[in-house]
Amino acid sequence: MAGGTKRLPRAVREQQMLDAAVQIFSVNGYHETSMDAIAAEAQISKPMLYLYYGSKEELFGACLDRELSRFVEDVRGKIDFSQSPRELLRNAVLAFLEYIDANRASWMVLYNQATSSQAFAHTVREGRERIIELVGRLLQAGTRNPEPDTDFDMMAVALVGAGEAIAARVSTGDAGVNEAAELMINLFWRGLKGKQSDKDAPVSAR
Amino acid sequence: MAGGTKRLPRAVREQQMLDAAVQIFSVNGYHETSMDAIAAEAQISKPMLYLYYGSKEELFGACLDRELSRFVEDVRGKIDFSQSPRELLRNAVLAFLEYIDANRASWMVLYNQATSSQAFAHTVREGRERIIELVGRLLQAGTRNPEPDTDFDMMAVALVGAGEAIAARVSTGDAGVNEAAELMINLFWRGLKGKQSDKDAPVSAR
Amino acid sequence: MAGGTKRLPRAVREQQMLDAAVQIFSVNGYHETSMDAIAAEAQISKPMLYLYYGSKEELFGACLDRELSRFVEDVRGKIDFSQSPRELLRNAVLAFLEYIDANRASWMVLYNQATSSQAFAHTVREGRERIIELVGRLLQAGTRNPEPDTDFDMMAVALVGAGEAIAARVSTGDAGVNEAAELMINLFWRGLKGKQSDKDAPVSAR
Amino acid sequence: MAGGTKRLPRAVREQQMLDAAVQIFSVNGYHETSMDAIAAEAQISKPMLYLYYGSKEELFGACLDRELSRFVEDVRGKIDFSQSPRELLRNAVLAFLEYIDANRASWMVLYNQATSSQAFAHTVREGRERIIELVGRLLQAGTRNPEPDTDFDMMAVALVGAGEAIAARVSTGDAGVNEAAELMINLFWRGLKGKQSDKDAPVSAR
DNA sequence: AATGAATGAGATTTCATTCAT
DNA sequence: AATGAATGAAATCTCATTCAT
Repeated sequence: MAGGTKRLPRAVREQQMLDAAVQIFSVNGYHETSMDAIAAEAQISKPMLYLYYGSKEELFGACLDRELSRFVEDVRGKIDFSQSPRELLRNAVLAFLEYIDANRASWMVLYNQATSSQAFAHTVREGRERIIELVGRLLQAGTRNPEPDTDFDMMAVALVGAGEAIAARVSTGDAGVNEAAELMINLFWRGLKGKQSDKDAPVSAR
Repeated sequence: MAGGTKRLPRAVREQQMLDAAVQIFSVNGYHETSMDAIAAEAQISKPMLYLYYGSKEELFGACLDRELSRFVEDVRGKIDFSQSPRELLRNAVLAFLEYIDANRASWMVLYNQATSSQAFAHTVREGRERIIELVGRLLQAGTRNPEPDTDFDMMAVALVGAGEAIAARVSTGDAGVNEAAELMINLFWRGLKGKQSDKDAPVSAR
Repeated sequence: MAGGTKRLPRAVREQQMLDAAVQIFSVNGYHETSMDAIAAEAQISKPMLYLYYGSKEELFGACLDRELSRFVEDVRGKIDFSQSPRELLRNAVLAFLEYIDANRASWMVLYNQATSSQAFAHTVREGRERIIELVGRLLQAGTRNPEPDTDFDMMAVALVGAGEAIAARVSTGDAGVNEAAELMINLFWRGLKGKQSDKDAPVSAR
Repeated sequence: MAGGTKRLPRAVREQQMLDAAVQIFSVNGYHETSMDAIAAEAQISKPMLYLYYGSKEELFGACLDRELSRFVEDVRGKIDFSQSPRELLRNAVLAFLEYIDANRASWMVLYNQATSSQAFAHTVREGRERIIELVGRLLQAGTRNPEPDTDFDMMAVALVGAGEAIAARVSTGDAGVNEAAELMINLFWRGLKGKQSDKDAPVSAR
């Protein structure tokens, strides 16, 4: 009524809706959010939501997709893949945490929701697996003289877990980006070192 | 039919109900679980659930409490607090992962549910904070010559995050307890080492 | 509110609900009837309908079943199967039309609804087929000197169609039971007679 | 995409729309058909449907009218009203069944839909009454020595009912046009014969 | 101690229909 | 002449929760 009952091109409305949906989902969680609430936030009628996104689940999926894309694009954009593993990791970690820091509300919360929403846990799990693989390869590439039985995959699991935990801290403002990054990077390389052949100094001298 | 209206002492009924609730919550998640389903699983009537636990939320809370208590008791019982930090950590990690491994279904899933259920995220967060503090103290106690600016708390956050991730792997059977424990322990001490003053050997000489 | 908010045993409530449902479905048709309307008519809340019958479709099915059973039982009860085909048919036709006459509102309308309700057309069609078979056998049993190529099945189709049409007339009060019965019976046997007595030629010479 | 915004003369558009509507209504039934579906099938926009036909109900009415007109015209066109009643009936029945046979999908289904759609039952009933009257007159004209109390109207009801039932069989392909016609014609005249030739007594004496 | 019976409140979803261009 | 954008209104169904016995 009071709001703008304007005709908007499809693309614009889509974003408007997603903005509203991300906002409300983030605050209330998937289950506690009603389509009514999203429609109200977007200042449109419920049927529009269904016309554009089909169902609540699909709408949530679209939110996830958009936010994930933004995240990935942002981080990718800041990484130079021709760097050495060390530089690469540093850049990636920084880009990652900076994004989290700059988008506190939306990303982490949505991510947490998805993690435990039965219908999306699968999606999230797959995404995480891919990151774990990536981290695993990075580890392998960046480790000299690895112990013969080093389980890079498991190591990657642990590091990604640590990263998520730290990111959560950053997202709540309980940790600064730079300190967090430093710690992650240290953990990454140190956790990995061959057991005694500490060649860190020269390497990190680099 | 025949097995219906038995009078049971309160304590027994309570456990019966919690067993059923944990079972169903674990399988279906908090939101997807109906009180009907729990009552059916427990082979009692819904009013009993409400009589004993007041509401769905409280029932879930009770599940969480019981499972958490069991978990903590089990782990505590296996730790000798008079050991050196190194031994302590090793024992704690092993006890932790063994518990996860032995109680795959219930604990992790319940934990995940709680993490994202708005009403319980808080509870979980608090529990985690306490563990983080604990781990932080352990780190401090076990680290000699720490760098002056070492952020033990943040380090603990990372390690607990890593621990959760690995535990998740164990809980799905994708990782063995012993390998996982080894990795966690290594990560723990190595990630921590003062930057050059590697005094591990003597310490671990135990 | 004003009505009786009493606790009733399951069986009683079931009938109460079916009564209401049959009433409303008959008046408004399947699609034009809302569960709200039925609940209001039955003076109960909507969830009760769903608790007892699961869905609107199933509720309609239950109506159909109950009315059909009553109908079949009533008609069967009035037929003596040891009679000659002629007597049998007479009794059956009378019983059939009398039932229709005595239960005008409910049965016919429900039947019509079902006929065209996509989800129930199938059921009705099957029921009709069984009646057609029955009628076909009756025809065969009651016909002497049938023409060799007599298609009893098709004849039965026609007769059942005629019967339904006449029944519809009876159900609206536009036809008396006895006259209608007489006509159906005549149609039945005469329509069937062997060709011998054919006085057709002169007529069509006209 | 490309095939979109053509300007078509009113008459063409109207037929295009009716074609689509008949098609969809026939397949899905009145209630299960959405205006969206019809618009899509007709490859036009919904507002056009409303511009031309005002409402879903009116659109369905228009479908019914057109199909009915075609049906009546076709059948009328094949009948020579100067024939004897016998010939007339034969021609009419054949024309009728042939039309049904040639237009299986559309006509019968639409007709059935209308029969039970509350809003159109009335229309159908009226149409049927007119046919019944016609058939009644035909009977009267074709019957010599009628019994004094012959209820031609009721007889016509029965015969039309039988006709509809047989037509339904033809429309599903479960009966051939010629056999069906033969049967209907026989039923028509034989079912009607004056009582005189009654060989019933001995039979029922059994 | 225990339960069958009952419901208020709200969720998702669909549809016929119209406005503004 | 034609349509993309938009919605009011309602329908089906579910669930946590409580009464009366």
